[in-house]
Amino acid sequence: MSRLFALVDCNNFYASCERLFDPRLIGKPVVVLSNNDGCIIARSNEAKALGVRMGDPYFKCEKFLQAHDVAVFSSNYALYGDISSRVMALLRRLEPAVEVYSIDEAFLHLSAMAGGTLTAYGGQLRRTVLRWTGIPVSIGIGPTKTLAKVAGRVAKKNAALQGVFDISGADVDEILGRFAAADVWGIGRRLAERLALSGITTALDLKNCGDEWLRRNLSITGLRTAMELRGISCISLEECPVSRKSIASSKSFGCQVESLAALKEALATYVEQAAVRLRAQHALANSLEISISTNRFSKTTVPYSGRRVITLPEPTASTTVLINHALPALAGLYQPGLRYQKAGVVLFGLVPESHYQPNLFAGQDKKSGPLMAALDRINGKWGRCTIQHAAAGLTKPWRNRQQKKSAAYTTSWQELPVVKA
DNA sequence: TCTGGGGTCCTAGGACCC
DNA sequence: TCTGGGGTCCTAGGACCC
Repeated sequence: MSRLFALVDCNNFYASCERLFDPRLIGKPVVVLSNNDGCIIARSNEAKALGVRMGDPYFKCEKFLQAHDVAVFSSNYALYGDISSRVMALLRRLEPAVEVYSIDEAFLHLSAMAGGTLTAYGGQLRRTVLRWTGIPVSIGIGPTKTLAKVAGRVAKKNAALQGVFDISGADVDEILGRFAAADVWGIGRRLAERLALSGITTALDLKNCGDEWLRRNLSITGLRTAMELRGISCISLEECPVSRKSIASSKSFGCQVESLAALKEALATYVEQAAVRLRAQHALANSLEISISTNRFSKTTVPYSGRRVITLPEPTASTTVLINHALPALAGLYQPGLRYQKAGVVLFGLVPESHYQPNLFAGQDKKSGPLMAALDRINGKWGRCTIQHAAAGLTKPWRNRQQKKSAAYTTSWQELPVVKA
């Protein structure tokens, strides 16, 4: 009995989450915007049917959306993250081997059953997730992760399949022959262009490419993708979440920023946010990279982006230490007279707290551990900005826009939905 | 006026070492 | 004329994912 992969993919996840707490939106077009209300990053089926495209800048289609009575939301990650963990917890209850692949996708192992019953099982899984969490999902089943992804897409595109498709019980070549190479998992825009130049346009073409050619032109990852299309599993199920190798925090500003002082406040704020996640992972950072940039789309201003890597004298998880290294370096990147649009920080060279080897020559920082722990506890209990470093500023006029955000229905006592008042 | 954010992996090339 | 060879580590850049 061979093992199969199933991909469980939440349909239009963010839009579905918004609908959960506002049933008036059922049957209506819904879109969700990226941070800073910049681009469209999720669309309900009705919005897709109107021709609203993924990634379109909001300001360019705002009028169109209004004219078609589309419900528009800022992204509400507290809500989506919480609904995601409910879906994933349910899957773990139903199946022993689950890999949470992203906020809205999970891979499972299924054992092959005699013809047909696997599809029936998928249907049952789908109905259970819908009934327990309110989230509609599609399920693709195949002998490799890449084929399960193909199957999932087929399931989503063909209403007749009712959300489940098992490619292992189908004519694989016939399906791959009608599946664009550009839509294969692992083939992005650049590789798709490169493939097209060689006449490779379908997943079947890709599957049938010579190994040597694939290795040379698409690197080892491209060869692996082709092998997976042939039904040879190269990418296994990762059940244990691996700890992060880097932690980033970067955001566009809600308005143009010109002064070094404002940039410093923003950067200090992002360092704080990254450091909280660093400590949650019980890790220390050896290095950080800071960056600032102007609006890359602007035709009227000079494009500028600067980044600088800072190696710390010893690994740390202290917000104070990180800010103290980040801010002086920022002055070196800052060029007066420009209108900045974005700043960010990446913490990397992460090591587990428990593996820390103190540097003989660096001053040991004994107080910051308990101080940061207290800070995280207080902010965890009373809200993210209850206590913060003064360097992060108070008014934060550069903070990004989120004008259409729904309530944190499931994660904040103040924002619980009222059923009957 | 207004165009997201947070990750991973692979490769090529240079530095360095013996 | 003619200037080793092989290994490792690091980094920047490019590609991908959701």
